[in-house]
Amino acid sequence: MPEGNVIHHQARRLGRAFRRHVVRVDSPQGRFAEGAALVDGHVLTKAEAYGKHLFLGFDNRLWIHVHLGLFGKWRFGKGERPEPRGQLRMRIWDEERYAELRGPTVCEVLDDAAKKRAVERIGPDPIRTDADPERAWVRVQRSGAPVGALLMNQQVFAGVGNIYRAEVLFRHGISPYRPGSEVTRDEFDAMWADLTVLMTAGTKRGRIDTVRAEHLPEVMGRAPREDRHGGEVYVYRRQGRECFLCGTEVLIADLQGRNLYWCPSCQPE
DNA sequence: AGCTCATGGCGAG
DNA sequence: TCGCCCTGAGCTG
Repeated sequence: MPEGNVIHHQARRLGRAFRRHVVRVDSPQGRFAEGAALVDGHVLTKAEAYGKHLFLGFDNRLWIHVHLGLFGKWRFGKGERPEPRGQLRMRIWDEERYAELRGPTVCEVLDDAAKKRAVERIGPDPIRTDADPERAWVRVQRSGAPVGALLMNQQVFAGVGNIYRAEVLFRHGISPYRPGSEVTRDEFDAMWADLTVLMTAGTKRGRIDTVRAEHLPEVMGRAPREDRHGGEVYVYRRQGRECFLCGTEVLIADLQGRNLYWCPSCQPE
């Protein structure tokens, strides 16, 4: 159940494992059988992520496009691949390693042109060094939608999910309900730079940490244990508990069908 | 065994 | 804005 940092992490892992290798691909469950047959036995040439989308390139100019959605999962292993258990949408393997994919929203094969179109539909991704934050700024600045909604819009901030949304707004003292048009250029630039740092760190560490070093003693002392997502955060899933910085109760609300967490005192409207 | 919930996103209306 | 799709973990009983 990943945000963009995890997808980038997985892309690197798949690339390290299989790039320049002839790989086998199949679909024990059957739902990806036709797609798997198109790339089975080819050399994997590239593994990359744009936001939450993963692309695996092959030497016949075809791509596997994967989107995990809320439930999708990769499992990696070394050695002989195990007997398929449960719903296994896709397997990739060579003589040394295997990777298993379960529960994705999207798992399909695209040709070059379709892959390019798919990438064009995805907004700038703070983790990618080739991202153009200007595209995001234009959207934010022209929108009356709450910035808490814009941060979840993958055409504006690709790869940002519910945790990074809550945390970056807290770190910048911005109410999730502030309209995009009322976010200043300086605030936008600071948030974008912050997302780049936080999400890139999250890619390397494989978990999400958003607490500044100077607040860590306080947070570590008071947080009973890490949440299920791993890592230390200020407000995500801390509804009903005291804000680490000011003691005000952290609130939860529904914003477009997703849980939103914020401190009304540190992030005033 | 059955229910609820989760870091997502799409299409219908 | 709503309902629906995908799966598994962590409860309850």
